[in-house]
Amino acid sequence: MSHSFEDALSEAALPASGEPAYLKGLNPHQREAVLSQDGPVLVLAGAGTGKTRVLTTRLAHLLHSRKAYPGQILAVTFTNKAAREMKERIGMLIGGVVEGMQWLGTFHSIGARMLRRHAELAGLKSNFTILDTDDQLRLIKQVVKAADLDEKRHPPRQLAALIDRWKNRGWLPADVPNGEAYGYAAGKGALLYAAYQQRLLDLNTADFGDLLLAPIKILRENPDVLEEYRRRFVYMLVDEYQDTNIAQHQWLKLLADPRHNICCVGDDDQSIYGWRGAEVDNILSFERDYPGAKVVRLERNYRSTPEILSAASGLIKENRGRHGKTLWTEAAEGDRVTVLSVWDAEEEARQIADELELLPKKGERLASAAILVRASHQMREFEERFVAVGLPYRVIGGPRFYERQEIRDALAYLRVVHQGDDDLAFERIVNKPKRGIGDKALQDIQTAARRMGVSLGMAARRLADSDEITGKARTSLRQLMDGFDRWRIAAGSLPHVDLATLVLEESGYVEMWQADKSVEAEGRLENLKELIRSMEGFENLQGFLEHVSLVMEAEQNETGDKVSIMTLHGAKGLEFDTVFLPGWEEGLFPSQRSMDENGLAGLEEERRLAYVGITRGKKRVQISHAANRRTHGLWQSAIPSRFVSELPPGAVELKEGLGGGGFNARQGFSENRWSNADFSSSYDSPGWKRAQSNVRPGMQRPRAPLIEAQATIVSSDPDSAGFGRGDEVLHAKFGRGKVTHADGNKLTVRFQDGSEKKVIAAFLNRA
DNA sequence: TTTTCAATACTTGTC
DNA sequence: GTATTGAAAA
Repeated sequence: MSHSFEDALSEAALPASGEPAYLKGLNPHQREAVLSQDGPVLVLAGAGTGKTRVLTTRLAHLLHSRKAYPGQILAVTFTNKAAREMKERIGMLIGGVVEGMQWLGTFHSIGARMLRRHAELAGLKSNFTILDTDDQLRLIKQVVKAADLDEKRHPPRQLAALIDRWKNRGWLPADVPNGEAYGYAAGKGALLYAAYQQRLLDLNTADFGDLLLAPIKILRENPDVLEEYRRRFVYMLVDEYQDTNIAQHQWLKLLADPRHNICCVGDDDQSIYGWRGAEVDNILSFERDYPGAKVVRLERNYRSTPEILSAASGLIKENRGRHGKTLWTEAAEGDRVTVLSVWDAEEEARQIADELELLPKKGERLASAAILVRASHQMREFEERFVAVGLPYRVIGGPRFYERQEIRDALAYLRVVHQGDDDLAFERIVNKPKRGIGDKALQDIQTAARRMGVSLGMAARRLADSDEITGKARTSLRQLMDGFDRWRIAAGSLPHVDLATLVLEESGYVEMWQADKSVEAEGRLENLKELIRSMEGFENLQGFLEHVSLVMEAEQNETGDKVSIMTLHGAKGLEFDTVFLPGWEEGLFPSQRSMDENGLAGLEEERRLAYVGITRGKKRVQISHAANRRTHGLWQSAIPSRFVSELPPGAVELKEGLGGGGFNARQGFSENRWSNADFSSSYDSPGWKRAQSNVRPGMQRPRAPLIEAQATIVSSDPDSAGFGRGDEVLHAKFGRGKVTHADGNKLTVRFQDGSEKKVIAAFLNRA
């Protein structure tokens, strides 16, 4: 193996005792997880128990004890961030050997690597391009259209979701059971899936699902290839095992058999990606997959106060079907978790902003605090408030660099240059900038392509020189195709950075944005420059394109002392001194949709999400819920989330908003009632009825709410909904107003401040 | 072909 | 309330 590996090993600290320094300071369980090298190991790592440390130390130890060369270890993560972090930390432990770890990466990057090596076994060329979700959807749209299906009745989105699900389950078109296929267009689902797969091959492309599915197929059908990889991967390591889907599980199992030197690390209580195909069952049935597996539980928490842990544990206890862990800590007691009741989201944002402003005065950094929301639309309220009071903040998980229009366009040009069969990329840019090749011309090209059985680019090339296309379209098409010819020739001699510059300038794409007078145009040009700059780190165009489709990341400027605003999903794996958890209301959190679509399983996943949220906090956690919230433009009254009442009373402290709080803060939401309170849901709200009709057996029906107060606050009597145009009304928040439009119980009211708002009748009283 | 307007939907989001 | 998307008008 490489010199650097041997060198690094000899440089690694090796005290006289014979025990490497990196083992110092591990607790007994962590140590066990690191030292048990051979055979299957499942590490159940609760939140904040030093999971990453165990993972990296285990890897370091394998290398250091010379059980395997870096190239013989397969280490998979879900995100690039996790992979990067692992690389860095191993590097810190034993030096520069990470370079030799070619098989440390995300499921997708490793899958892509395998697929490129054996592309021909899957009917692809090794320069295949990887489609992102956007391209995927456009392709599926075409397939649906080609099958003469009504897009209205059978939304391509739905098919895309189905195909995604099937791929997650490791099903090729032939494997889709009849029952499943009926989920779309009366049984055509599987057929369309097959057609879609064929199109992918025609275009020499693979979607994200294929990056795993195709390797599975290759391994299954080619025993020699399978044998090669089995021999190669002496040890396997999997991070976030609770997030793996069935396909990933199959892939791992194929590679791990029969040696079973596999170590999976995860936390069933933090499984929050069921909607994306993750199977908690994978982690729950590890011992069945790998008989004789050693299970190590990491339960000592190094992150949070006992109060926070108690709140989180009490909550997650409500879930069934878990391995079961009890987190404990030796940390000193701290503040109790607070539950704040406010009137509406505006007050919620105001309160939180007020508390955040105190942090710097207490000598704490804003960056040590975070607001974790369930849905991204909740972020706006906070942003508005923070802008108003001048509180620095950072939104994490916003639109990504690569998702920006100009970046995708630029990449499409490069993709066509690199791989002329990429029809999706071609379609994207034929008329960008506008060169008079509209729908009509494009259709002609498509027909010709189908007739000749070639790609769009090829067909366009021929069409431009024929008489089948006329006028402006012909001239511009010829110009464009000449351009591509030139660029492809240039690609042979020119460095890819220069090539990209050339393409973007000669195609008129840069010019298009220069001519654009809108505010964003300048930023877009800036982004294009950034894109070109980022190409410099790559050897060639292919390498860059792969990076872009797999690793594309928004470069966040992490500098500055700013509060983070992000979703609960985005917060997984992070920690903050102070955590705010707003919007704990039935319907929002737990999300109505999650419960509607997945019943009890959905609810439990939401609960795990709550668990993840609470366990992000090191010192302080504040949960809040508003009595009123605007959803889809309408004001709705809201009931505190059932999760609030599931928190153990001893770990929680109630707080009322300054604005008088919500109805529940005023009426009966007090300590003594707390112990057996159950605000499970409002049994007469439309949302609840909707939930009931979809509930699976086994989902507990909530006891009737103790609070009947909403009757007095929200709406007085059913007849009062009969407001009409011109009626004088009173609204608790907006004051006096006049009804300008009535549509059932939805009213438009002009209030005294001159604003006009849509309000539901239940919020109004007669003036 | 391009622009504009109305209809529509609308958790979470890695790769 | 708002962003996106598709169909009609310029």
